[in-house]
Amino acid sequence: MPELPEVETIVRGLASRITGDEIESVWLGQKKEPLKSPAQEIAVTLEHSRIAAVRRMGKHIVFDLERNSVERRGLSARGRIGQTAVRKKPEAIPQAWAGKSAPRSANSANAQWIVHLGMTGRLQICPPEAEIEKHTHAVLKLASGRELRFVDPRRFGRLSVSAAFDAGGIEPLEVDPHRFMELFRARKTPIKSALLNQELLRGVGNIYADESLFRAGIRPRRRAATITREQFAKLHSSIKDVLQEAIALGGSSISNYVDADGEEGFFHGPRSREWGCAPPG
DNA sequence: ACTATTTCCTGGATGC
DNA sequence: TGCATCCAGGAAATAG
Repeated sequence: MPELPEVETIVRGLASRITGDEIESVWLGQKKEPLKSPAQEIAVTLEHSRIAAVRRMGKHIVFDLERNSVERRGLSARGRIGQTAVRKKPEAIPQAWAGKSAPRSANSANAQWIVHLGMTGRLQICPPEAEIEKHTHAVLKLASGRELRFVDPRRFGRLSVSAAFDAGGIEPLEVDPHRFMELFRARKTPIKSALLNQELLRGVGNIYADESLFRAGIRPRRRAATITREQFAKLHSSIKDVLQEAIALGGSSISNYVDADGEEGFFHGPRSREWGCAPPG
């Protein structure tokens, strides 16, 4: 459900709040589905890194990390990652997984933390005393004293680390009309399926595919290869319009959001209601 | 190289 | 009210 505009909105909020902050320690839950890289690798890569930037690539959130100048100095504390009960407040996880077996990516200068929210994933920035929500899979303690948490009941979201992440596909807001058409003109699959294919265009999901096809007057099941040049042009601009309008809405509905507990809660964009989140006051 | 189908998940909705 | 079943839906895995 978070598609390009929602992710863009979330990324902007994150960037303004945590850019420059440092990750002091990491706690990861024991559920394995959300972890696309080994837990140890994620933890080692994130710990003691500075968040240099937060960007969006398609539906992925990319945290550009800078390794702290103080390189790991052979910590040894036994890792508790994956052993702490999710319901309990994950305190004191510092120094987990240190040391020798640190994978290469952990030492590389330009590591990235990649987050995909799936359908129900959320990133929250909250004070440490805020209650840990059910289905919390990761908690990053930041030098500023706040925590960045990843919550995802359905576990379709994914966390990973990378040295040079490639999201595949082309950004819908950057592609020119000609290239756009070339992406689809030879496809036999229904145009909607093609739009959902992240290897082609990245960031468009079910809702915005439907909406832009509707605006362009193209039936979703129409074979992509049968669509005319003119219709492709129309579809291209519909997609851009729809995404940009949604980003504008998402931005305005989320920017000053503070939830009832006074914590900086991070929720989704324009459709927060559908996802059971309180609408912004 | 493509395309179509299945699978993963939980909570909310629906049905009896 | 309670319990079973269905459904959502992105993308990886599997099959054709």
